[in-house]
Amino acid sequence: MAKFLIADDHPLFREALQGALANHFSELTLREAEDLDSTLTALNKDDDVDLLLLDLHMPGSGDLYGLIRVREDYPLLPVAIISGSEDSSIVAKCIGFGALGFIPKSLPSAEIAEAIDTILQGDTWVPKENRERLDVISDEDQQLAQKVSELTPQQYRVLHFLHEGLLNKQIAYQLGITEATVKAHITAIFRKLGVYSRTQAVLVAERLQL
Amino acid sequence: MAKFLIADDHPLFREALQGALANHFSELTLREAEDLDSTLTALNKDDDVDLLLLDLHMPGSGDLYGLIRVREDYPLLPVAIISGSEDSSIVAKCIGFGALGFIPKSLPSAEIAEAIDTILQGDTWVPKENRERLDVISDEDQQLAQKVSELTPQQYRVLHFLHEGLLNKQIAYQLGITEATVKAHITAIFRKLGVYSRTQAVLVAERLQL
DNA sequence: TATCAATCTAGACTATGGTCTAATAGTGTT
DNA sequence: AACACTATTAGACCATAGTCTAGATTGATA
Repeated sequence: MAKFLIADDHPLFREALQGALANHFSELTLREAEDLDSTLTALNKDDDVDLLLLDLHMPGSGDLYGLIRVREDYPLLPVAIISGSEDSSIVAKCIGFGALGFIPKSLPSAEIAEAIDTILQGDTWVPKENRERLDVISDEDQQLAQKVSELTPQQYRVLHFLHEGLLNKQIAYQLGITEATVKAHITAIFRKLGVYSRTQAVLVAERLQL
Repeated sequence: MAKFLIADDHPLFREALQGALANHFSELTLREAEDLDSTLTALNKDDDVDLLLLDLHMPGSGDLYGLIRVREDYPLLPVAIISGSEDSSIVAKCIGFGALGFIPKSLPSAEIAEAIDTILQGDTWVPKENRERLDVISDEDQQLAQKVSELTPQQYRVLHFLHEGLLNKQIAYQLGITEATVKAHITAIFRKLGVYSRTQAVLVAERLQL
């Protein structure tokens, strides 16, 4: 009796995935989440989820932040990344940051089931094309990811806009908060990342391809 | 009767290369330069140089800046990059920015001569290991490189320190100029790169791996 | 419910960043 | 030699970034 959590902002895709899984797994319980917040809430309520199927790109969270955050809070939970793209450097980053699998959305449902079987057994699974170039993540990147995982969601959003090159004023407008608050968040980000200027914070974000 | 220009900050290496070339090319004229400035000066005086052997890393110029700068001023001159490293992304960047060849310093002299023969015929030459992964440079990167080529050497140095995350005050100290001057350079850099903040300038530099 | 801890919020203040103007020095041109 | 052109320099001035302090809100816990 397996219990999965599907986290994807697209309802239609959640349905499709649900259908594909139902054909291959009998006795299956499914939970759903549509953004990072509801994913974390769901994981908090259900402590016996066997697998998280996590969309890389969800509203309100940068691409890798969701994974980093979940791994920080639930290090033992198997995570399979679901993604539209299959860029090999992204695949490597996901595995490096602790995902057990990387499943492109384009995969036929039979192969998806096969991949999930592999992951449930505790092995990693990535598309054939990416199997040869799983570059190792450096210790430094691991440490940076650890630091990024300590950011609150709002702080992460601010970092994201910093990385876009926006001014504090523009970030404030985007998030609907005052410039003073943005500055406070930025100071907190500096502390957590161990840097002392906006430029260096951006370089950290750039390095992790956040 | 060929005429080469060797640009490398290490006198011993210039000698060694000179020796290796003398054995394989009869009727050879050699010029030497030890930094980017003297390279440009030498090219300006001698307008009939057949090949520039350019060390990637020379004092007072970032790694790719020398190549970008020379290509801007002398687009028809064949350039062979000489380098200690042979990281494939660097090799690809050099070829993408118009170098005809990439010659690791570790290469035996017979192969160096062979590589130079290839380049003099107008073909590209890179080490065997790098031949398969010559990623294409995007149009955007080309345009950025074009913009970077418009920076003066001093402006480039300032950009380099910006990219390290230094404060204006620290950059001023490093370069032995006042903070006011650093700011003036930074404003000029923004204009040339088409950006409007230090963060965005850093992202451009990051993107070109300068 | 009371309480503690963490996050989010923001105002006041200081430091740093960035623009404008302009003088100086070097380079190539006529 | 006089000329225009550009890089480099820097001071005065204003805008943006960043720190410190502190109140408000939320969530977990006893």
